Amino acid sequence: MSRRPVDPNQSFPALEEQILGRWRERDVFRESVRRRQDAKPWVFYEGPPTANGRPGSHHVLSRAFKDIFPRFQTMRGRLVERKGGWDTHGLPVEIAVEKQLGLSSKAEIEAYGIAEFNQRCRDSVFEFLEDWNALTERIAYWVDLDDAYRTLDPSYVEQVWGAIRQINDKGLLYEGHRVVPYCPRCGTALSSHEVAQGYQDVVDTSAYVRFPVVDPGDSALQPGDALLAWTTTPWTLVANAALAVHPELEYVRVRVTGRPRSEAIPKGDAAPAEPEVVVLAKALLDRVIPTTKPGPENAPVPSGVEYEVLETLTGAQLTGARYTPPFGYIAPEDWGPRGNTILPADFVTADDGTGVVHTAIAFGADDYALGTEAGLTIQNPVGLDGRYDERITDYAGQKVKDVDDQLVEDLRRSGALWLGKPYEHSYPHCWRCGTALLYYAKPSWYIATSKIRDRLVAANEQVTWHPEHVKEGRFGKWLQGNVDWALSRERYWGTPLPVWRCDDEGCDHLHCVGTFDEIQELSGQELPDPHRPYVDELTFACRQEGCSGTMRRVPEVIDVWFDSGSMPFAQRGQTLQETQAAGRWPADYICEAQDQTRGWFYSLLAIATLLQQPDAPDADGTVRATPTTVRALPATPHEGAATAVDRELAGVDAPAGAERRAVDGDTAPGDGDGSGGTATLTASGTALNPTPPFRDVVCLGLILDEHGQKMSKSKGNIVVPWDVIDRYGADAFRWYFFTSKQPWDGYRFSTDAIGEGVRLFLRTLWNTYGFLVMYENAAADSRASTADEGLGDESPSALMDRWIRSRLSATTTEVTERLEAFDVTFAGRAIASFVDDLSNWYVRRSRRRFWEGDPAALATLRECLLTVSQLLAPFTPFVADEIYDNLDGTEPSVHLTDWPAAGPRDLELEAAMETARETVQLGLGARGQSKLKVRQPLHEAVVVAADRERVAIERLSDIVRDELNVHELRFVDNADELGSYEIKPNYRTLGRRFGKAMPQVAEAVAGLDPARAAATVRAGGTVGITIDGADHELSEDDLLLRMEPLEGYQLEREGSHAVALELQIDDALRREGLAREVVHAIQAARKAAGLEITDRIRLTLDGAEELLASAREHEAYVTGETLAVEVEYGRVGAQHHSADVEEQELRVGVLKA
RNA sequence: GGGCGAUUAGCUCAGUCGGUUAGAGCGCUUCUCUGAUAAGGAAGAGGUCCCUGGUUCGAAUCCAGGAUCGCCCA
Repeated sequence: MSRRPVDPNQSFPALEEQILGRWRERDVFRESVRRRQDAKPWVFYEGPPTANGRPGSHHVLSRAFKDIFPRFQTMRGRLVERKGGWDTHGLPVEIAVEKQLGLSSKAEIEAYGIAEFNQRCRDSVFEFLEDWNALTERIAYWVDLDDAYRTLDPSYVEQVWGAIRQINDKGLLYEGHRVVPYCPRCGTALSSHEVAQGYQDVVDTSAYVRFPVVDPGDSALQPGDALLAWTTTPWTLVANAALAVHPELEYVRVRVTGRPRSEAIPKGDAAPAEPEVVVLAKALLDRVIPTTKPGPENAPVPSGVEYEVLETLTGAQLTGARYTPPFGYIAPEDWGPRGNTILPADFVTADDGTGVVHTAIAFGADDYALGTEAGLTIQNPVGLDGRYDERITDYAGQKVKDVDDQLVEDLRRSGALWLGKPYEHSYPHCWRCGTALLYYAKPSWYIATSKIRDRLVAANEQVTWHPEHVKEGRFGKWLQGNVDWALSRERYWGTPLPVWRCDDEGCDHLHCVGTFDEIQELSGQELPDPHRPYVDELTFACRQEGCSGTMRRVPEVIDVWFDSGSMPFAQRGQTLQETQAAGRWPADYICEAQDQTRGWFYSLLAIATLLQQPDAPDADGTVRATPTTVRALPATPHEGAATAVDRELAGVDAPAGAERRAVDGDTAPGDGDGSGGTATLTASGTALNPTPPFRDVVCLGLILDEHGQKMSKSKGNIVVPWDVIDRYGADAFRWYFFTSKQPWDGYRFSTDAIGEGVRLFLRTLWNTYGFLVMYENAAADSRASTADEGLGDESPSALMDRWIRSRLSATTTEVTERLEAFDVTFAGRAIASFVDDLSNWYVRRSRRRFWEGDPAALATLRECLLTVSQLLAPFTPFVADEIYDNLDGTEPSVHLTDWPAAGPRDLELEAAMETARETVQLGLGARGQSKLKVRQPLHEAVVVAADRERVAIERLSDIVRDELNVHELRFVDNADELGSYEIKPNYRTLGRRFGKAMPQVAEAVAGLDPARAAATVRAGGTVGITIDGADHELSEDDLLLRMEPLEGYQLEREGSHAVALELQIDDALRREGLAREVVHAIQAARKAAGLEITDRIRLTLDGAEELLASAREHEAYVTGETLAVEVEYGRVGAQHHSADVEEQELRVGVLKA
């Protein structure tokens, strides 16, 4: 048997390229799945990336983690299908294409043509597909890319439609009017996920504005009192509909003399100068009207203003008063009966502003909710283009954000302005185009997820998160605060919302289509492509009785997160139920970065939970749940109209009668937690907890650069994955991610950090493997002996073999358990620790046996490396496969083998070795202190150890003697001859027993005679102490013994365990030491002569007489060590090697024999 | 502003149930071993365990508040 020679300087990247070729040739990935065809599936879902950008290092991270567990489970015997996937729709794609085409508005896109535009989008989403595929293969992420799902495929889109239809048939789809973050440039609402990416610090003009009371109504206000309200969006003042106060907050009526100076509007005082009465929250008085000294940073500057508090009122005493709005563009009566009055609202706080909140119901979520609750009529003077309409006569056609300052100036002129000042804050902007977002009430399509909030929470309960805290923390909290899913986007490149609306205004019938067949049947037309604009062309006659309208598709497409959240079934072209029946749902494992918490992790969970809801009894595709039917119902502040809808929806699921009342009871307004309106479905008979779509999820952290900065293109601190791969290889890249730290903590990443891992682990492993191959090839005889030979033997070599096998078993068990628990870090570190033991203890201690071709040693090392190659296969698939292939090769790849089972362990031997190694460590420490080289043999080492320790060290005494280079090991039971004991109290046992009295115990222990106390407890006796007059007995466990060294001995100690060296060297020892020096010199000469390790030599020695004499005396040793077939003294040839041994000269001649 | 997480040696990270003198690797200094190894071993230098307060006989560890950093949200 001959193995491929191993190059110690093997380039890993080059090796990996070779192995990739082998995998392709042997079709290893496919074969690994094929072989498990009949096995129980272990389900993995690939969260689809978009391929319209180049993959980066963070993608290597997630792909490494997506790879490792499927590989492991495949070896464990499971069928792990790995279907790749691509996310292909969405606004980012559109924006990129818009830039390419130089388009900047929706009107321009439509002029360009939706068909052509979408074609461009379709082309662009696979622009970097080749890069992705190449990187994926190169880092050994085994995933089926040939059969990858794509969210734009008709079969995929159809299943997304099916899911929406199912959700509709459960009564959970509705069209709502709600305030959404809206980009006037892109012309669409943004999801919270998108908004989050666009916060920027900006300076806006903020204004404190007077709202003079004209009719106090039932309130305690006086006509002419001016409420002060604060806004950072003056452009919304033109649409002021009401003022909001908290009913329980304290407000004050204040008589003010003098005027604050306005920083933003420096054109003069904001007149009039007479004393006036203003009203605001008591708690904010000092910040809004500071009179004496400058207030906190954001407070207006005082300018001789003085005030007198006339009266303190609660918010409730203010409500009902009617006031004059600052602008007259919209008549108060247009808002309805409660327009331009003071309304109570729980969301008002005294944290900032004035405690009186200007409410523009079309431009804020709280505002809208309040408006709905108060029955105000919506008036929205701002168009979808972000410009005022003709109602705002002076500013019609202007962009709202542009006229903030002019509006404030108008207020100053009219006397309504109390104070204007610049205000710096973080405000959301469109994450792609940078336009400031408007919060804007508009119709939009929603899924009533807040209604199933408790079911989402229950599903999450069954998920195991890694790290654990995400479950109750970030993700759990997010579910608790669930709001309805804003599903629609008024865009082009996405899955079209499959809802058709009757164009007869009086009818307004809505139908949700669930399949392509259905729409083709209804319309009698072919659907060539489910995307816009083709799908928009399919229309059909309204089915409503007496209606002659035409059903046309609504213009919206859907949120891309709904696409990706549908992947468990849509990727298979099946419904969720079919997928479940096929055993491919739920997933055993998914993995993405933490930023997916509210992205993919949520969309998967939400869709799965939604689809497990029961159908409404009369489900026929009609969209019934529209907010138009429920407008007058009250709502809680934070969820606005959606909550009102929920109440209506609750009736759909609840069968009838009593249970329905129960649901209504649950949703009574004002139940205080801000989530009222969430009806639990357990009330409607679906008591079983929903199944979550994934069982285990690993949540990866972010990759930071070496300075802890987030990597970004703009900072230029991106680590390009190919650089790492070309330099260190994919195994090293993966190994770094797996073992350097817990993956969710994030990485401080640099190319150098990876190099360290290579040197410490991969190189060590590689050298150990190379070592084995070298000696296997060198051993002349074929090895018939089995690895089991000598087991049970107490010889040092048998003990070493048994020890490393036991360690191997321990490692196998540990790695298996950790990987089953999704803990890569400690699994990897266990392997690293084993490889370290293997290389730096087993191999080092067994070198001579390898040299001699000991079959047991070769077999043991081979077995260890083979098992390591299997354990390592999921981590570093290349090097693992190379080792396996060369050492065994029975299967075409290590990745086709079954996961190794752990062998027996010998715990006693493992512990004994531990002790022996500690003893060696102590002895070497003593050596170091003594300044005597280890090459110089010594007579004796004295080891202080008793009982088990002594037995352990004795058992392995050959090893200890050899490591310390001493002739004898002498044991002493106690330290009397070497040092004295020190005793200390064991806080762990005594602390529990004595508690508060512990300091006295410590004192009492310190007062004991250490030698006698130690002797007593070691003999199994007890020692008495007296605390507060009470006697207590201390046993061996209660005292910790420590060695104190005695003068004159070279001693190292650790706990109760010590090693002393006898330092006297007689002539015989000295000559023995010199003989070793001579051997050392000869070996150096051999190496210098470039001889192979197996070459025999003719040896000649000359030089100092003492050295030659020492060599003569130990000639058998010298020639044996150096493979000399003959040796001659006193003469060397011209070709010789000179060495200096303790300042004496030695000349060495070596000739190949 | 809120939520979540982090903070331990120059750097990267461990640290179990609260327990004696807080560890490892890298890097640095000195020594040492070696016919697999750019490796190994020993010693040394290097610590306000982010800060403050609390609980406790005892806190890196538990609690509260704060600081800084990161992420998510507003």
